[in-house]
Amino acid sequence: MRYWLMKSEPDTFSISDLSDRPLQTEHWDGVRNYQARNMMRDDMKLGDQVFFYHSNCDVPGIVGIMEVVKEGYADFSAFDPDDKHFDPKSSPDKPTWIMVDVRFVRQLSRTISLKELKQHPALADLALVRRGNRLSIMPVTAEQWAYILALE
DNA sequence: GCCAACGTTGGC
DNA sequence: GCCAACGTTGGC
Repeated sequence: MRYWLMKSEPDTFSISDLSDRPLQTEHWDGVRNYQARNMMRDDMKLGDQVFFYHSNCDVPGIVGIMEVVKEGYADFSAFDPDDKHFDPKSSPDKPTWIMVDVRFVRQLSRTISLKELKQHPALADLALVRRGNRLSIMPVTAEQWAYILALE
């Protein structure tokens, strides 16, 4: 089993939005970055555990845990001309963009902020704290996962 | 295939 | 709202 971190702006889609969904499940649509796409397409498997990260907000940080419940499939938001993430180059026959479904597991008892994560030498290799990293989906090692959860 | 211009992300 | 750091686009 692998571990991941996925970012979302809470104004757009927050951890509470996820837990309010039917079956507490949602498809992670709208990712339009090839590196992130490739991870969802090739590497994310059923049962993988994922940190939910709130970005672009008062206190950016990890707020909860979710689980992959459906592996990569066509991101249909790319087919809808009215969708913000419409991409005319993507078609149902040959989808350019891929998404997975995730299910709410639990909220953390507190937000583990980006600021705090940056202070731990053990997490220096975490993609999130590397300078200039803008990937919205990134791998987390088992060691990093356990270390971060122990901070809770 | 280079690279400047442009758009986006996201912390601060 | 600013702006650094990227990724993408498109002219050449």
